[in-house]
Amino acid sequence: MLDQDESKGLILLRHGIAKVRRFNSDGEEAVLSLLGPGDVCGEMAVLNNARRSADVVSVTTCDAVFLRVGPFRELLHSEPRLSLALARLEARRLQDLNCRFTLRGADATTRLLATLCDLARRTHQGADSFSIIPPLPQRELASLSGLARETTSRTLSKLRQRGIVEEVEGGGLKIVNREALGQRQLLEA
Amino acid sequence: MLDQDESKGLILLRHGIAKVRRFNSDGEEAVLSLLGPGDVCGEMAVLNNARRSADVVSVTTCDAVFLRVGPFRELLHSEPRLSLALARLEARRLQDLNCRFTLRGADATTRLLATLCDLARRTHQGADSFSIIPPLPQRELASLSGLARETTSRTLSKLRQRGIVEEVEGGGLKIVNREALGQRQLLEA
DNA sequence: CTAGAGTTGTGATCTAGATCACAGTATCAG
DNA sequence: CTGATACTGTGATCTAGATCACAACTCTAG
Repeated sequence: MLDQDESKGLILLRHGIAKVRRFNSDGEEAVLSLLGPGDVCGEMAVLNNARRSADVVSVTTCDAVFLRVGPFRELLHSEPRLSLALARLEARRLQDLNCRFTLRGADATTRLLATLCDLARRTHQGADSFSIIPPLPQRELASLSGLARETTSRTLSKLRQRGIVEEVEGGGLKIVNREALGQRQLLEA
Repeated sequence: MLDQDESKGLILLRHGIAKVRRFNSDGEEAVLSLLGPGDVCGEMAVLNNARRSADVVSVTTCDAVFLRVGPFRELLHSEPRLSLALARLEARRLQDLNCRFTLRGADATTRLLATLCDLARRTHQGADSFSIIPPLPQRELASLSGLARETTSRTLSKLRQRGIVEEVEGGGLKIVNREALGQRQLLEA
């Protein structure tokens, strides 16, 4: 279980998938972004030493390392190129969120497909022509895409029918169809 | 008219309001964020030297200075603290977008109120208890909040009735009621 | 094996907001 | 003054997706 606690610092995710989330005023979870192996989090709070503004919670089992804030700050000063890299990182992430943001208002299918692709991208599993997504309950997929669970169920069957997605043994999903990429542009542009 | 063109570089906004936008696959404008005096833009493309990923367009009349990419890069190397500041900036902006993102799915009133507050914050006009927003066509407000123009009209009248917002001569808007802050939390947290 | 909890599929409503369609009101050019 | 061109308010639909409500399935603990 990965759960950003009070003690400040950076987390470097080594394995698994985690989500960054907030709760809106209705108490609904809004997922801001997904993290995969190699991603860091917690750097924002450290940089601006602001209160942490979101939770990070594991989606699949995770393996991560923690860097306390003190050592990190030292590194930041002793190694000036680090801060540039950080700026780059933040910029990259901003671009990502921009893409996700553009999807707001898109229809259910597009949104779901987007999260599926996003998940696929972070898991690095599969080959050129397809990707594998670890088994997740529909409830989770729904919340990741900002949909109702029922809608997710229905949309998922449509995708299966259209052959864009396949069930894989063990409950995972396989994104088959390259045409899905048509939608994926939105995520990557 | 402010319009980020091919030549790369930073833009520092000195006066006025601009919006950062993208178009989704349906050709609809999605506004990612608002810029006010003191904000910069274009730094992302420079940092990651990626293609620019969004447009910046003026909302009101703007006054801005342009810093060519060459000099900026030099600055970046000669002044290591600049990159740290940049990282901070990006982090801050990320937090902002996170907040906006959380509003997705909120109802029309909340969304509109959110953009109004956002606009108010960037214009720095008004006193403690109220804020002034420059006159903007409903179409613009609608697109800033991701609503239909008609919905914006109706919602706006509701806000006027409730005394949260007042027409000011010249077509501007005045946000009166402090209770609007209840909603505003979402934007600032 | 069995009870209970969590997960899925799927019908039947309900609803906020988009869309359509105007009519009234500026504003501006000539 | 006069047409043309934008902006605004408001009714009347329409619709995607949320919500409600179950029944079937899987899994785990005991």
